[in-house]
Amino acid sequence: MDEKAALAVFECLSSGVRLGVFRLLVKAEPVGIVAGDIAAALDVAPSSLSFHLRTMTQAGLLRVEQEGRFLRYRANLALMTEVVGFLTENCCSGVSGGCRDADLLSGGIPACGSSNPVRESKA
Amino acid sequence: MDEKAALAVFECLSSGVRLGVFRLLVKAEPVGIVAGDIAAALDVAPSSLSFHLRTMTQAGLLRVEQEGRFLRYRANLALMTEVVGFLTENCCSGVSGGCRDADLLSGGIPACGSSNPVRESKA
DNA sequence: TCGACACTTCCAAAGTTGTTGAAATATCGT
DNA sequence: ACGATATTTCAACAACTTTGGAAGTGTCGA
Repeated sequence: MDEKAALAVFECLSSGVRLGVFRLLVKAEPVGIVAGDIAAALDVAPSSLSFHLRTMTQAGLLRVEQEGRFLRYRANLALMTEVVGFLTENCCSGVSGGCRDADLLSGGIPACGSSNPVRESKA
Repeated sequence: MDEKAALAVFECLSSGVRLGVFRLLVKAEPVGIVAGDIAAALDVAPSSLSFHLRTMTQAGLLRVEQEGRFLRYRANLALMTEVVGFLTENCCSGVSGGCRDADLLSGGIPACGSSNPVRESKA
């Protein structure tokens, strides 16, 4: 992961429409959703949605597959793993004890029903 | 973490300057860096940097502390934990096996040479 | 082959963001 | 108190992003 790729991911997620698309597709894993249904769910004009889907696909955040007349989109969660790794690269310059939060970030994010985050005090 | 807060974080990291600031400050944890040194390290005009630092501080991504004439900035890595949690919320609709990537994201990110997994209860 | 459908591309208007330099504020050392 | 230093605020401007309608491409079913 290089800076340019990470920037593209953050640019994707910094629009309300695109963040909505990504969250919707994360929920819809591993099946995915076709473009028209995304447009309906988020109430976005088709041409506008198409613009956003293209941006996200180019950034690698979505994978797309043709199904007849439909295009089915799916979230690429693995890319988020890389992005977080990129952010925490070389963190704390090896100072012992300085990495408490980074450790939390790297090992403490439960998801998908196994458990849940939101633990912010440093105790 | 609500959508607005998450958007603010992604907006912060979607500018080259701000991403550079955050990565620099992640590396500089837990000491932090004063504004002038950030400007020098990244070769950004002071007024421009000030604009970005304010955006990031408002988003909660940075904490700032006055030291005489200087302002020392530090990264808030814990906020990233919340953001990743927000992204993977309700992922895969509980489909078994659908969460492979989200689990990877939540538990498989190496950082800082040590790992200290912390799994909490669901909310 | 045709018409209907799903989606994308093109274009111009509207809105948002980032940069700059100059002036303002606040703190320091003497 | 004064001048030097660190940083922020302000206003103007250029550059970029987002939007929606209309037209285009490709696929389906009869």
